[in-house]
Amino acid sequence: MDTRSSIIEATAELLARSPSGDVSTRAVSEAAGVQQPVLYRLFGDKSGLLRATVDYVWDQYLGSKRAAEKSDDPLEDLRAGWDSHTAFALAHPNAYKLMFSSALDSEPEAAEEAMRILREVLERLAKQGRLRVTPDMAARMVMTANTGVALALITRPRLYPDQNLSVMVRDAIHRAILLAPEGTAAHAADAAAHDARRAAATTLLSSVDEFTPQPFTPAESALLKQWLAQIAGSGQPS
Amino acid sequence: MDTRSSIIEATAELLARSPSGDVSTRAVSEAAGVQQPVLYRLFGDKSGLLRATVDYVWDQYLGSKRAAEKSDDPLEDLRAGWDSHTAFALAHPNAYKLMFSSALDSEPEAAEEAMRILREVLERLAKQGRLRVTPDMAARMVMTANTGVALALITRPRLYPDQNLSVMVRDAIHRAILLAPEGTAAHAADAAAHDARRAAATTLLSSVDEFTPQPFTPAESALLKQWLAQIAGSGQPS
DNA sequence: CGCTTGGTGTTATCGTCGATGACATGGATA
DNA sequence: TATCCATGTCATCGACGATAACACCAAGCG
Repeated sequence: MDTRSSIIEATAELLARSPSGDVSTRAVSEAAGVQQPVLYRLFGDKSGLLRATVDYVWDQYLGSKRAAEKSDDPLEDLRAGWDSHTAFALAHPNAYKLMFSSALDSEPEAAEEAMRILREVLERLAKQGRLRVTPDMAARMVMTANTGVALALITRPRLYPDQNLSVMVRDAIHRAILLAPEGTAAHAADAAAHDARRAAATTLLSSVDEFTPQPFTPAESALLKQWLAQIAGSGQPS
Repeated sequence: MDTRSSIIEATAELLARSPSGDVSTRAVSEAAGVQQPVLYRLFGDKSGLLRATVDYVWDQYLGSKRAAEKSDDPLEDLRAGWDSHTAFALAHPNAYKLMFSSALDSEPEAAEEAMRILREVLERLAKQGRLRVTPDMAARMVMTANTGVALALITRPRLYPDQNLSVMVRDAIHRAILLAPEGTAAHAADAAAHDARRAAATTLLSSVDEFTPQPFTPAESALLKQWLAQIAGSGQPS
């Protein structure tokens, strides 16, 4: 086993198990069975070690995901890319934080690769004339929103318990950068109906308590609100 | 001058000038003219000191912005809130990173207050029947996207040079959570809300049976429909 | 073969950091 | 006046990132 590789693997292991999201060079060198100066000769400094580790973890995850090849519809790839990004963040929160929250002094290659993959999908969409903004602008909008959602899910899971959040923000951004698909009228009608239901439930939910005179008992109100919330919160495909 | 206040001000000063975004307790105690243990007695630990400092900086910024009072259009307030959030991040990047990137073990009050202000505006919109999702969901969507944009602008300014990015993402999210404005904005809010309420009840009433999968038992459906009919048929203004 | 050279790893140590125990001081209170 | 608590200081600890100095060893070359 390559010394460099075993150090990186030890770092990845410790990082994944670290509650604080940090790792000491001493712990790494001990786990890898070497002395500290080895790390500094191979990686320059701690930041370099972490950067190499993040790239390693990212490559591993991406490799296991690359089985899902490019579909013929770039929109599908765009959605899959977003979901994959979010899933990686949840699967490797500490590595993800290092990747985007940037305690590192220089950007990991993984962050640039994520951006590259995203831009490539967007350029395919642009070639089909389905983008309403430049691929660059679209890439920035998608990437910033995606990292925002992912970091929130990671660092404040209690505040963001909703499983649909990522998909909702995803579709919000996608609708903003994409031209509306011309066909699929039936599908659009379905979505519109579903949307109207949720909007109606939301509207009612916010005003049930203010009916005057109040036609419901408190218990009735509570039950009604619970049902309305269920309708308002029901997930919706694009 | 209060010792606690002068320590916080010294910390804020050092934090603003710190290239790394970090501050040592030694530097703080020296700048404030006290010894280290004072910090630990007043703030518990370094995290507590930073949290107090973030709250202080945020309050200062918010105070200078509170001159812009609530307008009569909550949508204007929603946009202003987003822009204000982004502007704060750019004006106080280190404080902002502490606020949302969370090296802190517990959340600063400032982060919760930002969320509170946002939710309040969204609830005003919901009462006017202009939200297509629950205020909670809307708040999460707006907050995550906004922090994502702000963190990207702060930590990767070279990758995100576009000045329009924040506004583009802002409007993308707002379009996704808001109903398209139907008529003129001159409609009286109360009447519109009342109309919207009855219309919402009618809309829901006609589709309760068509939910797939059906989330309610037949008995629940029956009761829900009875209540909705009551709301839909109510003629009294609120 | 014997000598050099460069890659690899070790030992010992530095300066900084967050944190804390033990002690001093000074004013309010009983 | 005696007591007590709030406030602050001095001295120090253990963990950390980082580095200088040295040890080993196989490859290349006269």
